[in-house]
Amino acid sequence: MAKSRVPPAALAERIIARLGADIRGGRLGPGARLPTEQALTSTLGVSRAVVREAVAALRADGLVVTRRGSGAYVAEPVARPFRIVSNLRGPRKPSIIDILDVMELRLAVEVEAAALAAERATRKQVAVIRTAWRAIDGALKKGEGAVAEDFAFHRAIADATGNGQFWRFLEFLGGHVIPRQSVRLTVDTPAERRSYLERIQHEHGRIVAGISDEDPAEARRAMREHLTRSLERYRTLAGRSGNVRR
Amino acid sequence: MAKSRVPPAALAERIIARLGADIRGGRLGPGARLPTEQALTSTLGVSRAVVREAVAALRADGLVVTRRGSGAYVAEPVARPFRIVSNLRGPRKPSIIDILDVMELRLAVEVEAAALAAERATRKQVAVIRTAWRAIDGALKKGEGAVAEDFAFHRAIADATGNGQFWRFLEFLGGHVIPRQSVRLTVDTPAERRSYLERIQHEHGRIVAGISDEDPAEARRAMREHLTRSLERYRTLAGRSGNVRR
DNA sequence: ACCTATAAAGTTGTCTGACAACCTGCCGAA
DNA sequence: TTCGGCAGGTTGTCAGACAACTTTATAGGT
Repeated sequence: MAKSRVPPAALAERIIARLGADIRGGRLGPGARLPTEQALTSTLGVSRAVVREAVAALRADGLVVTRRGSGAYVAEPVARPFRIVSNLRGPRKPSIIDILDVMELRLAVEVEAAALAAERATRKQVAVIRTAWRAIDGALKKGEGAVAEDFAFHRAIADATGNGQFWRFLEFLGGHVIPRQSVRLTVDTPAERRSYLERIQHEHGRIVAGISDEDPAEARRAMREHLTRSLERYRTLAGRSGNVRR
Repeated sequence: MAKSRVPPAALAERIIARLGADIRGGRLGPGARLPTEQALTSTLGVSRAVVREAVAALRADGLVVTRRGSGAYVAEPVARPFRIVSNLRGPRKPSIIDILDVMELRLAVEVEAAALAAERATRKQVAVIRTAWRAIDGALKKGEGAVAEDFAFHRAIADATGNGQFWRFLEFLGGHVIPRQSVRLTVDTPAERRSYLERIQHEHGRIVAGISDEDPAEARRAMREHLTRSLERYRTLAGRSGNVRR
């Protein structure tokens, strides 16, 4: 009845968790050398293959670096990754509230991206943004929603900041914010849908104007209103109002 | 004379890079099953241990999941991590310009965090922020710079957003933005240093006021000015002016 | 005494072979 | 037709060995 005596497939995982906690918790500081593979095999009672697999995972996580002939050492904390879902391993679906949290983060980044784009965008980058904007128009006229085009538009803005971190982060968030199916739920009739999409295009237009006018404040304001509106829509969809928590 | 014909320790790395590119590039979509270990050993001409190590790394990266007895499959793109440094593997030191890029990202997140904190912070969270603020005061009166206290202050604000993604992201960025040594370079004399730190404390005070007054716009403005100033300081330090790139 | 070159030991990287645990699909029996 | 079990395939783990490299110790020369 109990979970049986043997955790079915967790040998390497346990070692990863243990060593990872030691490193993240600071018990093994940067540069510290961790036990040799042989030592780990004997103290943990597993084969060397398991230990090597665990070390490989930690290396992929950017937590350790290995030097052949010398040993494995705790890496500098520069290369460690950021994950949206904290509960990695043991995959749990992100809830609606998680998505809202991520969207707020996205709003923060995109608002600033619009301002930076207004300050720095080259003529060519502005042209790309404008082209993406028109692409959305084209898709809308053909009657279908344009999620890919919308993403390309926002991506073009992030690109125009000249700061690679912005578009990389946005691209990363892109996988976590999936508007499609939710949008369907809120607007049903073609008329509603059409007016909704047109309003979005109008908001996009204000953003484009702010950027090409080199007016950071206006670009910021337009982007903020655009994303806030979309955020509010999801929030009401999630049944959770403007939430003043105090 | 040449680097010798064989990349000394790169067998697993090459497989990781190759499969990772296939997945990230979309040539292997989510849910797709990747070749069996045996197939990889024969097609790539390496032993199974190497293949297993590569797969373990990809699993740690959140790119694949393995099911014993069944195979290895491309994971859903939800669990993939975000890295600040793109050029992982083959560690290259982040340059000054990289740090500036990251600081801009941090500014974007923190400005919004201040506004959200002003909207949502509970009384207790405001108290924590205020305590952290006073802790900086205390450290300054004792004559020493207070980087830890400063970080705690910003972290308390991110905490008060009620959005876990904010403080987690900030904590992640914390490892990449290291003000200490650089600050030393720009302010030398104790008098300069003192006035500089006092001005920072004054800026902090405005942020605290904006949050406890529940005034998001003011909190946002105060945080933006605070971080912009610090960003400008680094920028001049890096010898690269306001950089209008067009 | 100090420095250098060689040897030795220690450590990670890779290969090979084997068995266990588990999943999938086929096939035969009820 | 439906259910059960069986066989093959696949990942997880173990064991032993050698290669490549690093670090330390040792012996030798200056």
